[in-house]
Amino acid sequence: MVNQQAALDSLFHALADPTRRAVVSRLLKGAAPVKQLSEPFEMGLPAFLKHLSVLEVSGLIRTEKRGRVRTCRVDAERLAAAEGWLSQQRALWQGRTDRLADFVESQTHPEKTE
Amino acid sequence: MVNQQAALDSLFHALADPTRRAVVSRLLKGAAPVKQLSEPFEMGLPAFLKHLSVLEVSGLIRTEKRGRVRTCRVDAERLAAAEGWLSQQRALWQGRTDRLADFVESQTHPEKTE
DNA sequence: TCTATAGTTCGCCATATGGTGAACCAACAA
DNA sequence: TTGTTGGTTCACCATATGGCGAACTATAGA
Repeated sequence: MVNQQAALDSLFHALADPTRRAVVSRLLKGAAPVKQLSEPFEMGLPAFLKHLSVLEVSGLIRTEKRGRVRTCRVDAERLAAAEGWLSQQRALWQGRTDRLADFVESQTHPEKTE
Repeated sequence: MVNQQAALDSLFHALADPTRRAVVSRLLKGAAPVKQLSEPFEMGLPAFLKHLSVLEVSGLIRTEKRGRVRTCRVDAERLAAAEGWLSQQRALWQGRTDRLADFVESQTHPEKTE
């Protein structure tokens, strides 16, 4: 499933920006139109629309136009997808039976825990 | 805490690349030197080192040089930090008392669930 | 109908990203 | 000491990203 990878790419990329994370946070509290969403931010509408576009392509939000206002809402399942990858990785880490070997390794090559 | 934001930026950005996610996955199974880590990938060493650098700056991995080999290991706490933000957001979503309003909203503006 | 509002599109720009090849340094190993 | 190996650095390139202002479209309201 190479496509899975691309989905994770755009998911994490979408989240790698404070503006976009703020939008997601805001939308988790309820749907909102573009103008209202953009108000807290300094940038112009065109720049903001690009952020929305990134979010939409990633699947994190869905939008729908009624009349002249476009309403945005979050797709919580996509958030769960990102979380899923992470918890899966953590499970990998926590479930390891040979973490002892890793510990030994870290003693063999002592690092400064600064 | 603006710094928190920057940390999340670089964390998610680090994860937004299949090569880097693969490296993290691999390192979760145990520490490894640069050369060995780079073998599964097509790109040259310089490009691969840039990826490692991104991972290190984000704090997802730490590296240490002994003799002429640099050993890399993962910092699972950083993974947890990313997961933390996501689960925090999900909690926001799940804990909402007014999700009904959101539902009503979605009925008022019916979207095509394509 | 006229006007203000919500979005959209376009061309432009600076910087960041992800890759290359070539030259280079430092440690083992023979 | 002389290779060879593991990393590193450098200059360079193409493309992506994130921002801008200006011009445009389309709907809502007076």
